Amino acid sequence: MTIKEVSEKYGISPDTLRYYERSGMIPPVTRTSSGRRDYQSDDLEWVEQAVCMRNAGLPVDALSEYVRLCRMGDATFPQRLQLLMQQRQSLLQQQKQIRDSLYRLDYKIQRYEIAVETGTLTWPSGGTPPMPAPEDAE
Amino acid sequence: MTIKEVSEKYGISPDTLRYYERSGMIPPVTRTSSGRRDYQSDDLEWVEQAVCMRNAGLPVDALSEYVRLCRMGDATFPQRLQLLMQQRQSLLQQQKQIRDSLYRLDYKIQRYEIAVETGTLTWPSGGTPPMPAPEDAE
DNA sequence: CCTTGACTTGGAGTTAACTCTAAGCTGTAT
DNA sequence: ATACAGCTTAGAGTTAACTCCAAGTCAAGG
Repeated sequence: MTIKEVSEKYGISPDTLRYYERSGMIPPVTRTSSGRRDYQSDDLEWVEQAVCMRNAGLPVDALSEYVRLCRMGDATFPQRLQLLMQQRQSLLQQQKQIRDSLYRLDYKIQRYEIAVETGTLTWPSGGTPPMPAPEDAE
Repeated sequence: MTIKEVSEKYGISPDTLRYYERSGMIPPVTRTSSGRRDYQSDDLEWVEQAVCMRNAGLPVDALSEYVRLCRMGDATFPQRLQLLMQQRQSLLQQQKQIRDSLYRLDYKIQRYEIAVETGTLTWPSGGTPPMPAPEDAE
């Protein structure tokens, strides 16, 4: 599969694909005899993982570090596990912060839907979204 | 409340607070007679909102645009509503992408927990996380 | 009164993650 | 054989969001 095809399949530019490889976020891609990238199914799996993780906001250097550890062999299982668990933690936190913002946003949207109809906001301009209910600590 | 106190309360630097104001993400803050920032409770509400939304990853320029619309008066209710709904959409999408990544990550973590104990990964090094189950389309 | 430390501004510097450019090679179609 | 589209690299440029710096102002303590 050419770089163009892969870029279309995953919705990222060829430049970005080359950048991902250069930065070590995916291991060196299979090449044709003339040096062009020819993505095999295992290359595609790395790409897919990279795109998925980057979409969620994981940093490039964390993903590169993971790939580096993978290429160092089985002795790095514990480090890889630790890295994955750290990234998991940061996603969980990000998930919580998005929930908080959605709560506020939904509250405002609800008030604006009324405001657009009636012509007046039902409370001060800055808005005092009621505290998002502590839910569970941390 | 001084800028230092506010920065500690919300866990962002004084520089960042000034930057938020300069970029229009929060309206001009109340000042003392000598020109120093003296945050009142309504200033704090704007700060709180800004911090919450930025933590969730909403772009600075979207938040600045919202503030700009607020300062233009009641005629901008529809635009504000539209802006809020757009940002809501992007948070929902982000939420989904995080879910997808967490799914993959949890799968890998589970395999690595075994790998660390047994000394071998139960499947190829790149890993083939089973597709995250389409769940619901869109 | 004088020092000290926190504040002010405008503007420059940094970092992450792309994104683009230039110069050169390659494979297919005429 | 030659044109041309699409690939290659190294390296420069861009953007968002801070983060730092320099030069100056101000308020409280000795």
